[in-house]
Amino acid sequence: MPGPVRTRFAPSPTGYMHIGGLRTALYAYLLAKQNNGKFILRIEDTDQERYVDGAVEVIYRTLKMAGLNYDEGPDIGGSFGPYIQSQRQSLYQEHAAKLVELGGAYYCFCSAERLDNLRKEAEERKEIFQYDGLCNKLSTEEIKSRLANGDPYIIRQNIPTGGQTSYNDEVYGAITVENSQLDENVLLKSDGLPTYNFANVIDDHLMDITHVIRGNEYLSQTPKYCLLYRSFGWEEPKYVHVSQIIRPDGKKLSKRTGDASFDDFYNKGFLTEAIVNYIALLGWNSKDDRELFALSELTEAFSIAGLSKSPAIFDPDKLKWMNGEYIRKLALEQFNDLAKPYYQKAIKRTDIDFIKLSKLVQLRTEILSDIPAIVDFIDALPEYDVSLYVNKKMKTDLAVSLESLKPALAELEKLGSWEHQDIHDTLFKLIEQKGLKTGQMLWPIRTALSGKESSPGGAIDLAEVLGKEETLRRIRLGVVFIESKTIV
RNA sequence: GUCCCCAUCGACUAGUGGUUAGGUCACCACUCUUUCAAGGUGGCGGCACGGGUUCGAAUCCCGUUGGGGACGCCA
Repeated sequence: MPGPVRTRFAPSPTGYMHIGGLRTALYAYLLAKQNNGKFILRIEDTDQERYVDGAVEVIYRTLKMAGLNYDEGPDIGGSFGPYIQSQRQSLYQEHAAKLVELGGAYYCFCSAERLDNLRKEAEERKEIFQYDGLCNKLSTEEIKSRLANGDPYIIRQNIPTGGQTSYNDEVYGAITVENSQLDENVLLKSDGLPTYNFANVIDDHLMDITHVIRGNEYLSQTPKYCLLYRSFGWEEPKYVHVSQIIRPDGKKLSKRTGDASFDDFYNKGFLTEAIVNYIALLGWNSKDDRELFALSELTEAFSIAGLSKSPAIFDPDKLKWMNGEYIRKLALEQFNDLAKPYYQKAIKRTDIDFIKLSKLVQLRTEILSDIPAIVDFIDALPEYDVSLYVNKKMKTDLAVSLESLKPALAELEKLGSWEHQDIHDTLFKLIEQKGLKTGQMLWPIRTALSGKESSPGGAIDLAEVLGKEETLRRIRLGVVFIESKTIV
């Protein structure tokens, strides 16, 4: 009878949340939650040279934002702690010593210089460096005396010389590697801290992790970890290796290109829910053509069987589309709150009703950062070419435009109420009186009000948002503008 | 270089021996319409290649090619 499902997300604190890492966390969370299991956060900070200030907080914050609430972790505790590897040093040391006893590892006193030389020689011979096993031949007495002497040492994994090692991956199936291909990696460093190669095994076992979910860059490393479990006589977890996410140019998503971290996307105006939904689909599908999933729906629908083996290219276009879907689903007030900071970047006027504006903008926004460009005409009428008034489809030319703008101006000036309905009725009455096509009246007005080829609403919408005074001013400007171009 | 893995429209993918190879994004057209969007309808577009196995292969096997990954006292 297997115990409850326990999965873990084990990032190293690098200072940002890689989008691929977030997806791994997502899958780990989903697998745990759909089985009523536990999702655990563990910080892998065994490389003290890589320490980055505040990096752990980025991890906490991002997981929180994404809704991937963990059941155990450094900041919330749990009965398998500590959850920060640098605080588990003694555990690794005990287990390393134990592993040496069991024959799965050995002390190594080789200097960094000797290793460097070996590496160089191998390079010259165009071979790949593998440790030559020198210290594995040391006698027990010599090891004892050098240890007693205080010689610096590391602990290396002892790999069987012949044979092969296999395991079964839940996604990729049987993986088999010749033991001769496996390097005898350092398990415990000279600073007393473990390498990933050791710590992941110890911690996953000690924390009762049932499913190891990680990127498939570990696929060919895992046999080494299996050997470790077997040396200890421990039961191995299930392995779920997930394909990588790569860039449109086929390269790895890099931290430096500014398109790899969660914050990069968040700051560009993508919604957290959309990001989570989108990355879930990179390498996983529900097999039923559904694509829009809230986190809770993902939890229900997720399955290891839906995971794909081949790498997935991150497609910003599809993320944009999906983000648009999420934006349109927002309640008006919600959208307005999110849009406000962006409005304020482009609009200095204080008499604009943002809610009215949001009604127009929400439908036309794919990512929040589009907003300033959509509303840029509100503060100041942009310069535009008079030819904008000539529109074949709207059946307008300069003369028609003038003949529409002038009476519209006169009627609108008389208008007491500036409600959408009243503006509409006034203009449509005029259209009827003059026997015009709707567009012949409305296109020139829209043009005069926005100065743009496209605007986040039609003539009446814009008039309403701009207010009576500004609307009349811009129409007058339009009239003068057209006249100046037509009068010879 | 050695080893591991992968291979369906431009992208994400469904497909597990018999399908007109399906869906989504993007793209194009049409439609709706006071612009643009959004919505609706339709279209373009794919099984990398070569051998097998089989009555029959996108599906199974082998090879080729292409791609990704691993080979640190990084994770």
